[in-house]
Amino acid sequence: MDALFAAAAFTAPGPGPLYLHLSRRISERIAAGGLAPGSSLPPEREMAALTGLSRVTVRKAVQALVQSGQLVQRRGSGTFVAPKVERLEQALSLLTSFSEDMARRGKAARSVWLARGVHAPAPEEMMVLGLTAQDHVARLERVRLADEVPLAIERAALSSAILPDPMVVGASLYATLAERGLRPVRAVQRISATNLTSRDAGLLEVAVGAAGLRIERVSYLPSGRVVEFTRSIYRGDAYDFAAELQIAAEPQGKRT
Amino acid sequence: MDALFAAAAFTAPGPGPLYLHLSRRISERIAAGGLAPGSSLPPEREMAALTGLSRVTVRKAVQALVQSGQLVQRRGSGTFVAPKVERLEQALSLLTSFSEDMARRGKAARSVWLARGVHAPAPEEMMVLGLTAQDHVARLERVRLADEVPLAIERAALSSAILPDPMVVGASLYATLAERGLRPVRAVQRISATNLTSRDAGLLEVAVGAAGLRIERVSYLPSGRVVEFTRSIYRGDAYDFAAELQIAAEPQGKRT
DNA sequence: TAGTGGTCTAGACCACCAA
DNA sequence: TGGTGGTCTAGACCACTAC
Repeated sequence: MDALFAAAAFTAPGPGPLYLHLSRRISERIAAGGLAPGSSLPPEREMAALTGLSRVTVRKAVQALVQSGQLVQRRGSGTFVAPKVERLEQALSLLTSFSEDMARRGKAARSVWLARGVHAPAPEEMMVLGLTAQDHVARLERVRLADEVPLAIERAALSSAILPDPMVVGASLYATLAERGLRPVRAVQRISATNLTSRDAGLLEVAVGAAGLRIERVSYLPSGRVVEFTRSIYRGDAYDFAAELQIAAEPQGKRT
Repeated sequence: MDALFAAAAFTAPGPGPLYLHLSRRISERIAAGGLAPGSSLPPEREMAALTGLSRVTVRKAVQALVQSGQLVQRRGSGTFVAPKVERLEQALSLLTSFSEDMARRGKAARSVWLARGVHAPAPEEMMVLGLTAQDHVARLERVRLADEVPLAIERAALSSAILPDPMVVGASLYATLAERGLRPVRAVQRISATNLTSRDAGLLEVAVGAAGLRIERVSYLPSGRVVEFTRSIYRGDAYDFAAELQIAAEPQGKRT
C-alpha cells in the first residue's frame, strides 16, 4: 500500500539529492490521483521513520511541495494534499468590477479592509498622481474574496483632492468616485510576477514564496487626469488574465 | 563596520524566528545600498560564526533571499548580491516579434533551440489544435535571450499539416509560416503566475521556485483556423506586460 | 495532554571552483 | 589544494491544535 515511503527507494537512490526523490514521488502520486485533495500525509516524523531519512530531509522535500502549492501544512494539525483551486479567467481589456465579475460567475464577492487613511505621499505616488510634497494621498488597502477564498490584495492611492475621505468608500471605490463625477474611463496596467512576501502570503492563505501576479494600474478621467494608482497582488494559482492580440504591421514577417 | 552580523543582534532577538531576523537585516542593507550589486557576502560558515547562529539557520536566511532574487549563490565560489535586472516592458495588445522588440530597444536577440521534432499529439494539443490521435504535431522549444540574458522559454506546438518540418524554422517561426501563407493575424493569450521548476529555473538562470509568468497563446489565421499553440515562461523579475483597459458598460458604477 | 509542525543546533561529507 | 556552497543526520525545544 504505502510503497510511497518504502525505505528501499531511498537507501540506493538514483542520481540527485534524496529530498528531491521524495518530493517527486509524492508529487507524482498526487498527480496520479493516488492522494486525493484534502487527504492527509503521515506526520513528518513518521515519514522520516518509514523512508529512513532524517526529519530535516523529509521537511525539505515537503516544503518544496508546499511552496509550489501541492501540499498544505497546518501547525499542530498535519500535512494535507492541497484542495483544487478553481482558476478564474479575467479579461484584460476591460475595466470591470470585481463584484460584478464574481456575480456573473455565481460567486459571492467580499472585501476585508486592511487600512484606510490619508497620508503624506510617497515619492512614487507623487510621480504617478502628480502631487507635491504638500499634498496628501488617500490610501485604501483591502483583500478581495470570492466565496470566502482570498484572491487578491488591492492597494489604491488617490489624491486627497479626488477622495478627501477614504472612509466614505463602501464596497465599491468606483461607485464612490462616480457619485462625485470622477469615474475613470481608461486605465493602463503593468503585469509582472513576484514571489509573495510573508505578509501577502498570509493574507492570501498560500505558502510564503508562492508565485503571484503583481498588477499596477493607473486610471484616468476623460480629461486625462489621473484618478487612482493601484498596486494589486493576485494569487498566481487562482487567476488567469486573458488578452486578445492583433497582428502588428510587420512587412518582413518577423516574429515573437 | 560589519554590524550587519553582530552577534548581539541575535542573542537577544525580538519576536520571530532568528533566520527571519537575519534575512531582513541583509535585505534592508541591500535596499539601503550598503551592499552593492555584485559584491560578495562572507562565506556561510563565517556568517554563522559572526552571528553566533548555526550554519543551517544562516542558510535558511540566505535561501529566502536567493529565492526572492536578491542574492545569488555559486557553488565553490560564494554568495553575491544579485545584479540589477533591467525590466522590459511589452505591450500585450500587439502580436509583435521578439527580435524586433529587442532591436527597438537596442538589444541583441538570440534563441537557443532546446528541441525540435514531430510527435504524436498530447491530449491538450489535440483539443486546442483540433487534431485526432492519428495526426502529428511539430514541437519547437527554445530559450529567448536579449543581450545574452535569458528572458523566456517558448514551447510551441503546430499541426504537422501546417508545419511538416520544424527544422526549416530559422530565427523566426512567423517568417517561416508567412512563406507558406500561414501567418496568424490574431491570438488569444492567458497569463498566470507560477513558481519555476528546477529545469525552467536553470534555463532562465534564476533560483528554483522564483516567480515566472506563464503565458499560453493560441493564434489564428484570418479564416479562423488555429495555427499555433504556444506555452511560454517569462522571467518575473525581467518582464512587465503592459495593457490598456477601457471602461465596460456599467450603468450602476460598480467597480474593481 | 498528546501529537503536530516550526525552529535551531553541531557536526559531517560531498561536489564544484579557483588558484 | 583549500575554500565554497549543497546535502544529510540525530536530537532538542517551542508553539499550536485537537481532544
